[in-house]
Amino acid sequence: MKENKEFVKEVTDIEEDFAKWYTDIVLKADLADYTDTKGCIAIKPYGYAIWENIQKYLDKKLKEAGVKNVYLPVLIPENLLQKEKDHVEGFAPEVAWVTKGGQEELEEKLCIRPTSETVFSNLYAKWLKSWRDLPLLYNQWCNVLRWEKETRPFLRSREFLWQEGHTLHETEKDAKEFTIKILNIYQDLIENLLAIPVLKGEKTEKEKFAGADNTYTVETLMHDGRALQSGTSHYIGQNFTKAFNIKFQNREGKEEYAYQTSWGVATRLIGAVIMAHGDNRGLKLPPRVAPIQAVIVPIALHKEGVEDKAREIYEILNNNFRTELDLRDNYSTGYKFNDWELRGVPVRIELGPRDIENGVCVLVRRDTLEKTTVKLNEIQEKVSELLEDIQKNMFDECAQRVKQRTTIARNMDEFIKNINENQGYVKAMWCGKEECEIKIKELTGASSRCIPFEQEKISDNCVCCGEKAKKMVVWGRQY
RNA sequence: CGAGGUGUGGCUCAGUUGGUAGAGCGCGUGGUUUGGGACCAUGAGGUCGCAGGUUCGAUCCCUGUCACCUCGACCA
Repeated sequence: MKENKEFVKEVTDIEEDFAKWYTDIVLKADLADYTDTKGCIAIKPYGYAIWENIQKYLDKKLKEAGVKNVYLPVLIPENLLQKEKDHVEGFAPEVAWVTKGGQEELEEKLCIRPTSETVFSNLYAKWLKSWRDLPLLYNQWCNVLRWEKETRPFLRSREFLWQEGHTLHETEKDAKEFTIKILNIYQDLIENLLAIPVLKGEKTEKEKFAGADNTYTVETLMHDGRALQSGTSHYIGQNFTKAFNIKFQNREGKEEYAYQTSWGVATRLIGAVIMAHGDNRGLKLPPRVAPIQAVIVPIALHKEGVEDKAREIYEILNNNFRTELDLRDNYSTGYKFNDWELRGVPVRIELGPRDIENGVCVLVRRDTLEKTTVKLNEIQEKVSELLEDIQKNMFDECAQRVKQRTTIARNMDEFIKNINENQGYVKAMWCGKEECEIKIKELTGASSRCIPFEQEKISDNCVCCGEKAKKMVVWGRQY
């Protein structure tokens, strides 16, 4: 295939400057745009459609798990936010406040929610009476605001969209099980919808959520080898239920504090899709989440019968797939090919006079750019097969990268060498002390991603201090 | 929040030793095209990031500020 140098120049080279490549793609694939409000992006239709597909998939899974959707206020009175000590300490630096209503100074300032544990907890204290009310499984799809200093579209913006689930349970065991159940739903979402393999595990004490007893995470690895925390599920225990007095009468008639969880995934997942799959031609969307799964590009549109045939094919395909018919007459065919590749559409269908004469069309897959000629009367099943194959292939390619970029380190020299040469994940033993975690970060730039559920023994001793190791930890430089 | 960088049509940039701005791409219109970013003609579009200051005069010099980018610290 002839490489078009001019085009490649238009998008920053992915190997040369990944950060620039990323923002290029966000803008050029028409996912989002900057606004005059710092740190707040405008999500454009094509980007929002990805989010809608994520929502649709996840919402169904959550409902199957018994979760119900609610909506709570965006403003939180100061006293509520301050009820749980660790929580307020964790979030205070990045909270935005409303201090005035019209011209009047408020008696009590209101914070714009950075997360809603406090609001849920406050209401749960009112709503929970009996063990019969448990488990209480609520979720909300909403926006939150965190006063980030440094921002990037989708990955870290001040305002972002997410879902936050907040649940109450009768026992510690129930709550812990539910925390993991949600983590598994996140894994399913990210692996099966977004085609990105996850690393599952528990956060260290240092990295866990402010106010939680345990934080579990699904981590993903981006094209450049940096890790992205893609979803978290927290076992909150009784920290909030005690602070907010959330009690129920148990089966023996005694009052007891409930056990709590919270969990969320955000529009950051869109960033993950971009950075995990993209290449020098632009975005590469997994079929299941792609707003447009197949695009028909008619060739020599003005020629007799081409448009009619294209419309006919469109009608057939659009019944089963999210299909687009590109009838723009102000762009050349070549331009359209590049444009749809930039936007990451999994399957392109080329249909020209020559094909129509032969009763065929050309299918081009975005992941490998491979072209195949198929009979028009078989197009539906061929597209279907291709979409499935692309979905699978994209996951496999990502998994391959994770494998290639995962190394082990028995000492700090190995650690530093590996992280510098290979980026990616480094597996190393850890003694459990925070000072070693901090030192490793200083020396390598890598933070602890998680303590994986699937442990393996690299060596007996902590990679940092050499003392007896407690856990195998996966480390990496993060976004 | 620390260190550095950049702000001139939508984009990439040029330019003015201080005298009020230009090119390519893109965009509109008409036409010819269409199998990997087509061509011809024609047209629209800028208070030179914003606010002060110096000056007869500031896009240019000075001060401040804001936004964006990169690298660190913090986070979904």
